[in-house]
Amino acid sequence: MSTHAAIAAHTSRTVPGYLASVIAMPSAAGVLPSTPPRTSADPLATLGHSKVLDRGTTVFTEGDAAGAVFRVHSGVIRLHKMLPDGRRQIIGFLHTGDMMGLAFADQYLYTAEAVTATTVQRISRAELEAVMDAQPGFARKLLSATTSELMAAQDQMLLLGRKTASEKLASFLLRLSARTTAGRIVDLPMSRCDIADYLGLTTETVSRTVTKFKSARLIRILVDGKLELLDHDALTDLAGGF
Amino acid sequence: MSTHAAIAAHTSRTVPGYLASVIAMPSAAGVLPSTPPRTSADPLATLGHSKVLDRGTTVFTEGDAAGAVFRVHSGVIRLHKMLPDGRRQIIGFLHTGDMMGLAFADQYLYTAEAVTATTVQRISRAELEAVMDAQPGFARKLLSATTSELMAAQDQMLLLGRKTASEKLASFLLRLSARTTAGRIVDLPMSRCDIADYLGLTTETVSRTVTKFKSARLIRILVDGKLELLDHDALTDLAGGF
DNA sequence: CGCACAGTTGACAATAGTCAAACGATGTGG
DNA sequence: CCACATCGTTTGACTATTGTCAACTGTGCG
Repeated sequence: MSTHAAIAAHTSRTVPGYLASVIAMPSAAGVLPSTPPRTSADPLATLGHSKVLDRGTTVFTEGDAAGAVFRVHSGVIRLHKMLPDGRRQIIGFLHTGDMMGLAFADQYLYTAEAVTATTVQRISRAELEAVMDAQPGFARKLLSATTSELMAAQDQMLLLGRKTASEKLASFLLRLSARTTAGRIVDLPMSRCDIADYLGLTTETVSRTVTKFKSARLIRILVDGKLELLDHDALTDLAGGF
Repeated sequence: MSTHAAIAAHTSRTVPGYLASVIAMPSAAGVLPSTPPRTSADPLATLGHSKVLDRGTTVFTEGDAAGAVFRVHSGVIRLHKMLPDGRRQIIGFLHTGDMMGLAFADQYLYTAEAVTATTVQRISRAELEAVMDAQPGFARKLLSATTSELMAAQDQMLLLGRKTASEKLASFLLRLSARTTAGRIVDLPMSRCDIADYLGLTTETVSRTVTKFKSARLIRILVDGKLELLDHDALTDLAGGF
C-alpha cells in the first residue's frame, strides 16, 4: 500500500473545498501554422506567476485554505485523497495545459504533488474571478473544461467499480497513449505505487499484471520509464471498449 | 451482478457524449420564509416542458444523440454506464433539483432511468445556450454546480478504489442521510442491486453487509424502504471520516 | 392462490491483498 | 573506484475479502 501512508493529513474537512478542473488551453507554443491569428488569446497568460517545482514537491495539501488555482506548464502532477489510516486514492494525473484547484469553496479537497519536475502558474482566486467578470465567454470555457473532467471522472468510476486488474491496466495504458501524439510509445513517469493508487490496486498487483502483459507480448518495456504498446487491439478488447 | 446485464447497449461511443451536472437550484416550492424576494428567479422555470415517468422508465440511453438536458422535479433518477459484457456501474442518483445531460458534446455518455415515479423537465440544448447568452451569471451557476458534482465524483473514486464493503455501505447511508433534513431516518428507494452497482459490489455482499449492520445495532430496517441510523458515530468512524 | 421477483443465506471459488524476500538501479561515502 | 545503503520493483507463498452459484424465503400482484 501507499508508501506515503504514515501520518495521514487528516485536517478538518467538513467544508467542501477546491477541486480540479482540467482546462485544455494549450499555451502559445503549440499553435498550428495553419491556424489564423486567434481572436481571443489566452486570458490567463499574463496573470499570476510561474513556479518551478522539483520532483516530489507538494503544491497544496487537502484541507489547506484554497487561495489560488494552478495551471501546469510542463511536467506531470498527481492529485490524491487520503483516508484517515493512510490509504491513498489518486484522483488524476495532470499534464501540460491542465488546471487544478478550480472551485467555489475555501479548502482544497485533495493534495497536489509533482510527479516529475514541473512548472506551474499560480493564479489567485481574485484574479480568476476578475477574468470571469471581464470576459463573459470565459466562464463557459471553464464550464466546458470542468465538464470534460467530470466525464473522465465518470469513466474512472466505471473502471474502479467494475473492472478487473488487467482491464484497469489496459485502460490506463490506452488513455496515456491517447494523450500523446507519438503512436505506440507511452511515457510512464509515475511509479508503480502511483499507478496502483490510481487504479485501486496494490503495487504488487500492478507489477504482476505488467509482467503478464509483457509475457503475452501486449507491451514492451523500454528504457527511461517508457513503454511500447505492441498489440493495441488486444489491449482495447481487454479494456472493455475503452 | 446487474440483473440488467443481458444484451449490453453497446452503441458506438468514440465521440464524447453529454454528461451529468447536478444543479442545486431548488424549485420555488422550498423557498425559506426569511429569504427576501430573490433578485434572479430560476431562469429555466419557463423553458421546455415537464414529463411524468413511471418507475423503471428510461430517460435517455448511453450513446443516444444528446439534444437536451433534464432537471428532476420529483422522484429519483439513476445514471449508469455499462461495459460490453453487461457489468454496470451507477454513476449517481439524482434527486429533486438535480440536472443531468449537461455537456458540450453530441452523445449521452450514460443511461438515465427512473428509480421511482418521477417528473422531469426537458430543456433543449438550444434553450440552455440561449439562457447562457442572455444571462451572463448563468454559466457561472452551471460551473458551480458542475464543480460540486465533480467533487462528489472524486469522493466516489476514493470510495470505489480504497474502501471495504462495510466502509462503502456506511458512507452511502451517511450521504443519503445528509441529503435529507429528517434526522436519522433515511429513504432507500433503490434496490439492493442498484446500491451494489453504485458501490462496486454485488447484491449478495450488500445484503450481507446490511445484515451485519443490523446485528451490530448500527441500523434498523423500517417499512416501505426506509431505514433508521441507530449509531451515527459508529457509522461515521466506519465510513472513514466521511 | 400461486407466480414472480427482490432479498437473504449458505457453501465454495477466485481475484486481489498481505507479508516476505530478493533483485536491480542509483547515489553516497570511504 | 568500489562497497554499501536505499528505494523501487519483481516474485513467491499464503490469506482473505468479495464474487459466484444455488437454494430458499418473504412479499406483492394478477
